[in-house]
Amino acid sequence: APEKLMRTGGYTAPPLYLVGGCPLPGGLAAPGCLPGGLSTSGSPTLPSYTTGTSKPHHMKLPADIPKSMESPLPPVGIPPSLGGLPLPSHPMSFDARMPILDPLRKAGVGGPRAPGPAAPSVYEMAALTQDLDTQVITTKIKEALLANNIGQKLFGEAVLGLSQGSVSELLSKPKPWHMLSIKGREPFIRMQLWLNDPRNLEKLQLLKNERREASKRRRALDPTAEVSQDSQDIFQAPSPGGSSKKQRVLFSEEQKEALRLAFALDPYPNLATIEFLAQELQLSTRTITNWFHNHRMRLKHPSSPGGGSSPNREIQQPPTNHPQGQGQSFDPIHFRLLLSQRLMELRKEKGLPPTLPGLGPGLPPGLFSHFPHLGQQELGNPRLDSLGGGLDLSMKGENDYDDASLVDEDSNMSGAMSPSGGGRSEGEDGDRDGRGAPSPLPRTSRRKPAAPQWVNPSWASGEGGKEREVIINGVCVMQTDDYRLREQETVRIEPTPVDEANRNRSLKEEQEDENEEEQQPASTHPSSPRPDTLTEPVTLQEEESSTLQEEPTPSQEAVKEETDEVEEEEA
DNA sequence: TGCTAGTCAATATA
DNA sequence: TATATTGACTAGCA
Repeated sequence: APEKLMRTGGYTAPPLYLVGGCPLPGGLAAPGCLPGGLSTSGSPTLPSYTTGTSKPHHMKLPADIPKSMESPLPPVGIPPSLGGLPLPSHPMSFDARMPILDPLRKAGVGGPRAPGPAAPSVYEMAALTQDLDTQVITTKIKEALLANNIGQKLFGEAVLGLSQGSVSELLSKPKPWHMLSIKGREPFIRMQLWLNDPRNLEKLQLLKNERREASKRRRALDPTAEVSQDSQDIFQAPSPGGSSKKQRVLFSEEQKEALRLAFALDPYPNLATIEFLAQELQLSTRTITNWFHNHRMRLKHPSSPGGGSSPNREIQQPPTNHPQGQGQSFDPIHFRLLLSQRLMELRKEKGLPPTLPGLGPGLPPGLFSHFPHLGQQELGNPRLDSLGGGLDLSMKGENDYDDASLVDEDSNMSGAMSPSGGGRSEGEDGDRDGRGAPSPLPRTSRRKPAAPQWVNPSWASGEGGKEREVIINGVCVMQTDDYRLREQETVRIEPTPVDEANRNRSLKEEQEDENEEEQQPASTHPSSPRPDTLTEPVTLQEEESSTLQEEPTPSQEAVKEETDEVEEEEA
């Protein structure tokens, strides 16, 4: 039985002996052949290749190879006579004098080696080969597979030692050579070597037939057994300790939209933001983290050369090269506003009514449910903690303004969004990243109101009734007694017409002003709570079906202006 | 601890 | 059924 060797990063491939016999299951064991049809003839003789030990993912690329390693010999690479791609002139060759670069060989590991002169490993080839055209290679591979009815699965397992999904990704979205790590180049070199092998297809067909026969035999032996093509993957590693992978979460469209939006706001969310999102979307922080990691990577390498794979690229932003420079831009208030808008758009696109009874079936019930109490918690008003209820964040479309609530995500959310409202004060938590002074005091948002509307019925009557509602700029905001006592400033923003230039300038100044304000000591300047400085918002179950509390509403024009401005700010 | 790169494998889609 | 998508995971690194 072939020795099981773990590949770095997951898929367990058979030992790929590149020299000598090929102990591959499935019929590539003819002497002299190489797994996946790699041929010893014509192509550079390769040393044994094993994936059994860890290897660095971030090896230095050829540019880092010292000049002293250059050989005066002409490049060997893959002979064009064998169909190899014309390689650019390269000063190095796969020569016996070539220093050993393969860390595995340096370390004296890597399985049996063929006698004779040292030859480059796949890694060395990956390091030494320059500028393989991955697009050309994958195109050729795809054509060959298609023409010969060979599946990605078979090809991947037999030739590349990769799973079908990985092969699919490699073939459909090949990264440019220069963007690949050495490890990432390996599959392309294997593909190229496979292309060079005149018997490549023949071998794969043979393997395919053998697998088919084996499958038939198994079926004949045990018709009741679930016969899977995968059962031939005898080199598939058993689940270690019986523990399988964690079952993947299936995000709802709304959750995805929320994540994409959050990503657009901040591709590198800090812990507090991640926790905030996890709370909002009722996902684990690990899941949120995974999603951001995946999304960064996948945005970095879009599925198509001219674009990306995301259907919502309008809100996508490529991650910057400097992760530490991020994390400043996530504003829960903004996030919620934009998300509510986006969800409304989605619903419209789907032909659903724009009014959101529950923000869609895919959205966790707690999402958006804790706007009010968050603010109250920060106000230190535990009385309101039990209010529950929710603020309907649904934004009205232009044409259906009258029939639903508008959202005050502003004056309230500025406090409400504070994750510190979850009960842990900033003082307890510290200013983790120095992006905001601990502030026990509430504040009013200087952000223009976004045409919200209180919809929590319990505030209109009952224990919430003590709160005073104030109309600012046509927007209903709520102030508690505490709020008033603390003499918080309430900025009145008059809707004055401005020309576009002035408007943009104003927005910029406003933003700068906000930034300045956030740097002020909290004791003298109420600062807007940020998700990164505040943690653990408490989610109350929303009461979306509650009676909407109509309030004097701003004009539809004002609503639109506000949302437009926010979008422009975002842009 | 969090990042990137690479990958698996479940699931969706063609 | 084959291929594409994508959440989860790993190694290596800083």
